[in-house]
Amino acid sequence: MDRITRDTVLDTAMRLVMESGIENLSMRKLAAELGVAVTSIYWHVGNRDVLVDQLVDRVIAEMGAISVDGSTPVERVVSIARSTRRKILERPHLVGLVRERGLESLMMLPARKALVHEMTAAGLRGARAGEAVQAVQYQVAGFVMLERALENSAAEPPAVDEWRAELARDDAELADSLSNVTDGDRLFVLSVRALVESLLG
Amino acid sequence: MDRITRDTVLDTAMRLVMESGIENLSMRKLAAELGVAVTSIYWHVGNRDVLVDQLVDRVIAEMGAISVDGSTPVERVVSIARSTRRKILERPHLVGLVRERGLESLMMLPARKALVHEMTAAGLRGARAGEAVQAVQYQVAGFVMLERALENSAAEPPAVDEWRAELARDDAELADSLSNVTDGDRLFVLSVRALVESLLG
DNA sequence: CCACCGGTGTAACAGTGTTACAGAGCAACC
DNA sequence: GGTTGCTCTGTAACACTGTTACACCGGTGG
Repeated sequence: MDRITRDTVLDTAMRLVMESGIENLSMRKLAAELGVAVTSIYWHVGNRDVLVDQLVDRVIAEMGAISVDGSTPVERVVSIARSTRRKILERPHLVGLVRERGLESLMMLPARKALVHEMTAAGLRGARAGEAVQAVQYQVAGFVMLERALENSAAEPPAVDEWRAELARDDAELADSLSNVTDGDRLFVLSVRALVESLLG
Repeated sequence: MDRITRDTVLDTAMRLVMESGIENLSMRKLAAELGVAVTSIYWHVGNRDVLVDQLVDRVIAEMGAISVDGSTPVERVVSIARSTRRKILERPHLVGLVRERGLESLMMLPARKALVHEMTAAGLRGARAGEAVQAVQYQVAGFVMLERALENSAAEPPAVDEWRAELARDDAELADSLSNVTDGDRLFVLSVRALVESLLG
């Protein structure tokens, strides 16, 4: 009957998630790993939902402050976006975690404060600034989510394959680049810069 | 012992999903609704995964062709994006469906062909064109997913609330617009147009 | 000593996807 | 007609899941 604490529960849960993904985390497995009965977990944590919430909070907090580089407002915002993307990609389990809990969490990343700061520094005020912040966060979060989802995407249905074969006769390089992104970072920076330039212009 | 077919199974499953969401669709409920045993469903459909796959295919096929308006390439691509967004928002269950199955499906929407057409018509070739198509689809899909997720987002943690209160002293309108997007369509079109102008420029 | 309380364990409930197996009904062939 | 074979359905189970009612144990305060 080793005593456990809320922290040891979260630690072990985090370890299990990092080892085999959120989809393989169950209360019973967690209890077994802790050498304890399920009820203890419920006593300390309360719920599976709050457990996952706590894990998300941990990962986001652990991401720490994002770096802001560049002299012009556009470059500074782009660097925020880039740093955010890098930090998310460094934590593969975060995407699974967030996808189970809801994508809302991605919007309260540390990046949000930095973005607000930069937008107001660039002269944007009120709803205009708020929308700009959201637009950038939408783009970053959406891009990274899809990027990781498509990374390990399964085989495509015959109809799509057929279409691509037909397309390949006209432009083989195009057809090929549609199946896998060659340089995600370049595309990402390109997209974000385009958006930000328009928002701040 | 009423005989069922693969189509009646999919029809009923679709109805159940539209009524109470994908998260409330179970093989047993579906069987009960059909007045049949679970094994029959497995015989006709095979699996829960392929069932959901079929549902996604149905919804996407049902979306039909997307409309392309505008005279300039930029306006035509923007109209594709806008039409895609509208069609997705018109089908609330699609987001849940796609979120359970994986976001990959969103990338083979009818829009893909139309985008390829427009990009090549605008003079883009090879990897450049492929990346442009993907960039637009990333932005559209990411935007809509997050838009719907944030729509019914729960209360935020105290820390975030506190920060917003502090922010509200400087710029109340900004703080307010950060919690809910006032005009999603305007922000969407703004973002997409910015991206497309840069991609085609 | 005894009562309380934080923490744990047992065992169950209700639900999930999935399948081994036994049949029913029907068509085709000998 | 009898028999075989195929399609489809039903029973019952396996191995899970999250969650909880309830009993219990160990220590601390009165």
